[in-house]
Amino acid sequence: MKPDIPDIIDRIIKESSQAWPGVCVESEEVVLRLLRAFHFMAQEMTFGHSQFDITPGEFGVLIELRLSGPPYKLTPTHLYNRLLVTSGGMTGRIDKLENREYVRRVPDPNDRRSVLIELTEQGKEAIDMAACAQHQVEEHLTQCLSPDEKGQLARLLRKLLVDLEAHDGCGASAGGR
Amino acid sequence: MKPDIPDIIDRIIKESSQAWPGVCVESEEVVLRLLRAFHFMAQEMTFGHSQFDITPGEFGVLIELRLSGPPYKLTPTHLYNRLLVTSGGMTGRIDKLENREYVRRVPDPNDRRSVLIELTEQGKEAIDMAACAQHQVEEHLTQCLSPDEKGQLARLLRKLLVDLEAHDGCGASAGGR
DNA sequence: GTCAAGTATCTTAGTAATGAGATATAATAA
DNA sequence: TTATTATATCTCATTACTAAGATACTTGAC
Repeated sequence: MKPDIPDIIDRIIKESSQAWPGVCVESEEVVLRLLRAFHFMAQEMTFGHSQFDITPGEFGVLIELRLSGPPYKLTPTHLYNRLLVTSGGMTGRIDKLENREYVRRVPDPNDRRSVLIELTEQGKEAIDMAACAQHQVEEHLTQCLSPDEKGQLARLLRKLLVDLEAHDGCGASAGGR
Repeated sequence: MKPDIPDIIDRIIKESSQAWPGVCVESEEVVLRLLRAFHFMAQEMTFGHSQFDITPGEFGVLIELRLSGPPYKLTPTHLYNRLLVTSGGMTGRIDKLENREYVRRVPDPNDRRSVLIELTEQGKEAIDMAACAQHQVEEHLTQCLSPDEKGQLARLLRKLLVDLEAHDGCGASAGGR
């Protein structure tokens, strides 16, 4: 555990604790590092997805459908709740995917207000390839951590996330997926 | 360490490892949890900032100026490099802050291509209040972790981030700050 | 059966970013 | 000096989102 040269966040934390003594530096460091790490990860993942000509948002829709298993049908409501976007945002994503025939809208036999989004054969092929690339990106992004460190990090993030989701009440936003 | 009921990510990881056996579940879990945690954090922080009628992006500009210390002047280039947005994005942020007289553009005496963004007295008052609220949000967001866990998490995120930044080459994007 | 309240999706206007390119200035080399 | 290349900022078209609201259907109380 070398002292290591300070990085950008180290410097911000130091300046911040000088400007406002008494601030909880551990909390601040966790939050700032997480926000910053997000952006580099999102960038890498966007790049990975763009190789298959889909956006991270579209990837999210397709992977959710794919993981739901046969018959690969979900409602828009289910999708936007899972993927943390608004209904309007989901309408836009589905429109684009439908134009490319990766999904199709079919009527819900049990509820005439509703629609089922169905993964097409073409969509399934696309997401199967993109998911494979995605897994490589995930490993690449975390390659600097040992298996043990990944486990620790996942455990801590899980604890944090369970608390964040509990306090949230409902869900709306995104996450690259 | 109870077995605990599975959360959304647990379920996704499980489905994913069934659909694609052999995928590194630890890597996937780290990435997915980090992306998802980002959104709940960003939401809370947006809420915190909106109390002072500024966006997270505007907060980033003001806090960067504030932490730079007197004379509270930085170039747009410095700001967009630090805050991981494009020059066009930074122009927009500065425009809005200038309209509200939180910052002003002054010519750079040493380089006539350049401009210095200067924090006004009014801007300094605004960011000092908003930063205080921000620190409370940071503590609130991480309240479920013990000091020791925060330290561990910060250490692991730092390791990850140093690697991500090194592989990036340059910088462009955001991060709530 | 009727009405009120709730739900599912889509529409629209507005927002904040990106990416490409324009303009002006600076630095470097011949 | 003059040309070339690099830098600093801004402009513009496009994109993807949110929030609010419209429309159509369902549910449940009476």
